[in-house]
Amino acid sequence: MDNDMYDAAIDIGIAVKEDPGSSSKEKKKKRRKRKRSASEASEGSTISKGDDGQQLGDAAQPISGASGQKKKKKKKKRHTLDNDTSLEQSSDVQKPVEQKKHLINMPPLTGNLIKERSNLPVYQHRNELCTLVADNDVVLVVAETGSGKSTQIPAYILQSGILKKSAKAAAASALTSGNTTSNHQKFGRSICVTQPRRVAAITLATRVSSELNCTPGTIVGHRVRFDDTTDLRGQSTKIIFATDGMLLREAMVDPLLKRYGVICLDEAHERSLQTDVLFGVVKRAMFARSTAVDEDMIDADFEKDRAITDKMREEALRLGLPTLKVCVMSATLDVETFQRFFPGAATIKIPGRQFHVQEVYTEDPQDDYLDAALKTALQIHKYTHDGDILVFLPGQDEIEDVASLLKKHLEELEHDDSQEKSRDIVQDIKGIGVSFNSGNSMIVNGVFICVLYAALPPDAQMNAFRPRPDGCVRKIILSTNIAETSVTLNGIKYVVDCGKHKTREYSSSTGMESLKLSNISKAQAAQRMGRAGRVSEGVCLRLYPEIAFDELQSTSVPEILRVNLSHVILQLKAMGIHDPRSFSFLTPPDKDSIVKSFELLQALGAVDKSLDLTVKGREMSKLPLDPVYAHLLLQSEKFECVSEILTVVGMLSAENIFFNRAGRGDADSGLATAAGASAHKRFASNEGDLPSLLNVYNAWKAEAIYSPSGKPSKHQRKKLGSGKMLHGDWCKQNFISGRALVRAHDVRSQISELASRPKEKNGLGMRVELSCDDGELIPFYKCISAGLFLRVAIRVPSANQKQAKTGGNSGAIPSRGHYKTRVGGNSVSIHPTSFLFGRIKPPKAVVYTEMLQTSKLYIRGVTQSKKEWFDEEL
DNA sequence: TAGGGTTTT
Repeated sequence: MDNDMYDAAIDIGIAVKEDPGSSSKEKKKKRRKRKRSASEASEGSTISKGDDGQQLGDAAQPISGASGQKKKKKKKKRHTLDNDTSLEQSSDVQKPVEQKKHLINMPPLTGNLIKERSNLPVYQHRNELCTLVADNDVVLVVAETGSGKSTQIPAYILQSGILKKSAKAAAASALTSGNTTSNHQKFGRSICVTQPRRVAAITLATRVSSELNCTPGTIVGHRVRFDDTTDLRGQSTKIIFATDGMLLREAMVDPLLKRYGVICLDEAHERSLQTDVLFGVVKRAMFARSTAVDEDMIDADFEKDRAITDKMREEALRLGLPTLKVCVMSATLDVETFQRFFPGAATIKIPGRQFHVQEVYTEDPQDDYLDAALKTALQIHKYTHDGDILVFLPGQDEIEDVASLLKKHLEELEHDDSQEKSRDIVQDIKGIGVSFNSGNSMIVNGVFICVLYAALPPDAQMNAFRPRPDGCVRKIILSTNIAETSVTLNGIKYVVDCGKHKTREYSSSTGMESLKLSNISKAQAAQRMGRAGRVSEGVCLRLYPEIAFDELQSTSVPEILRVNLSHVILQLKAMGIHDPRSFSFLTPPDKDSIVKSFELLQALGAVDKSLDLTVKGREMSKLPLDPVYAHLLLQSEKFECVSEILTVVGMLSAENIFFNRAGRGDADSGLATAAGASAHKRFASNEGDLPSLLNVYNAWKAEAIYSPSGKPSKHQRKKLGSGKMLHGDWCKQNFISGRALVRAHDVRSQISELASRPKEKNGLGMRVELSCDDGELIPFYKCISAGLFLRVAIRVPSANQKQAKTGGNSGAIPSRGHYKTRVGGNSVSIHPTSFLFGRIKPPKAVVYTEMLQTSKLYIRGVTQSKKEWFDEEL
């Protein structure tokens, strides 16, 4: 996001504020003040910075290329001037001068893999890094992929003794202020490193455990949903790798984050929703635990919640909590945003270790980027001998199209004499031909074509990670942006980047979500390019001209600006943030978006008219569910169908339960598609999708043998003969995603536990065994309708249908399933993946779980309803 | 007649 946009966002934030005492002028003044202290502090910290401390501006170079850099500088000019002025003024501002400590000298590495670890770029900077952490409350670490930041920095901090020192200091100051409780053994002794993805948290914890030569779960552990290895064996874990959602949950119970002395917010540049919220939450904890009250440091945004923050501060003082240090780790240079948010933060830049990747652009814009991608991949294949190719495409459709075209063209290469090189390759491995076809991957004339997207069954996904089969000369992977961050592919030498992606967007004015094809950002382009330089030098072929690259946004739109915030708002309210509109967001969301969220929460009864959290809202906030589903669950007791609703919300939180659910697909997977659709028929409920999901889960429970360990017990094995099947086999036979089902099961168990736990123990005290399953399920339908009363749609007969009724026949197939939503009055259609899609007699009224704009406005998760079931609720 | 990618005490 560029500066203008940022400022615009700030201004929106200001416009929201109602407090007449804090006019926007005053705010601006405060902001200036903050800026001043920021530049002042960063000036100070350069003393302890190494050579590259000054080179922050240059680090964009490998990413954006020469011309991109020029433009960037121009854009930044205004900001730079700002800084210069404030530098001049800085002398008259009194800021508590922190005594400069001497450079920390880190002891030699201990543990395993010492040679590898000392070769990492971050190793050279460990002394100054730890010194910066010791001297500053906030340190921004800008480090590219391959620098070792995520694995090494937490260990350095632990080894440096910074935690011990600040804990002791806090204990001492607590003693001098008459506080006799000494908690320096208890609080602030762990480091938390947050990750946007659970796989990353788990693998990092495992990696660092082995590097430090300790059993996972002792010194180093991970904490992700359903999997917590911290504090095993009674040891207090020192380095905790957690998903940011997990730390956020922890903050709901413990806003001071007492356990931690340092919190590292990793992958900050990704700007995930949870990381962004954590920024504000961590900042609040940091402020409450800071020893010196620097009024300049108090963000104006805290004013409204001052009372609560003051309470937190008292508590921190009473407990003798050490200061909380924050380390923001980011791969891109959007440091200004972070620095504006954390005034006075010190910055350090650590180079990554990547092989050089050559950037190639097209001369002209490509109208048909699919055709361009296809041709480019074929050209690389024709003119080079080795190196795998990764092609970024926006979606599954595009991937499948390109895959089948690629196959066709590679087959034709065999007969094309003009393409000498290709022919040679083809002849060498002719024997393999197209005989191999596993899942959606195939080998065509020695080329292993793999497709990769999230909705793909895990087995089929694995092909992209497997080494090339014998005799294959090359692997071509066609992927969505799943390969951008979520997974790592080895051996990629060529990246083909179409420059597009699909993003989920949320319109606060309509409350509708949509999936849009749009241009990627420069940061994403850099990330894609980086995939080519992991093991050797590579080439990145961008299917757009350089001038188009220059015009791309520098960073992607943060998720917080793109999604429905009702869940986040509920969480913030539960954390005691009175007015989330004045919460300190890294990038404040649109005010309409917050207002819309409040409207929903109010309709659900989670907040009252004065927007205060109700008892029900408090209960809803305890559930790791979307507020609508939390509401659905809470009122299921009334209908005596808690058990069924637990299953449904579990199933709804797992995406892609069904494989090959109806529809298109190319000739190769056509067979599987039909099989999948017919396999799903047995689960189909006449009443719609939610009862069908219930059927799947119940059938699985009745017919499959599942063991979390992967190995069924003796007792379970005995049942194998008597109609029971192993989990994996059952899923395969029924075209159900085993992974998704297990996830649904886990979510169900977790929520069931939470719901059944007594209220005194922070639970909901619900009777979770209440079931209405007598074959009819009427209370269950009533409950769904009442729970989803905001998502009701009424059928509108189409012109064709009207005609059919009056006896006319146009010959056209009558289009069925057109509805109008009761709230908003949108014209919607039933999504093709719904079990109610294409029904001859569609129900007059339905409730739905999701409304999505793609080629049309669709509703999904559709269930039959009746007027009398939802009527009274609105 | 169609699904970018994450994730929650």
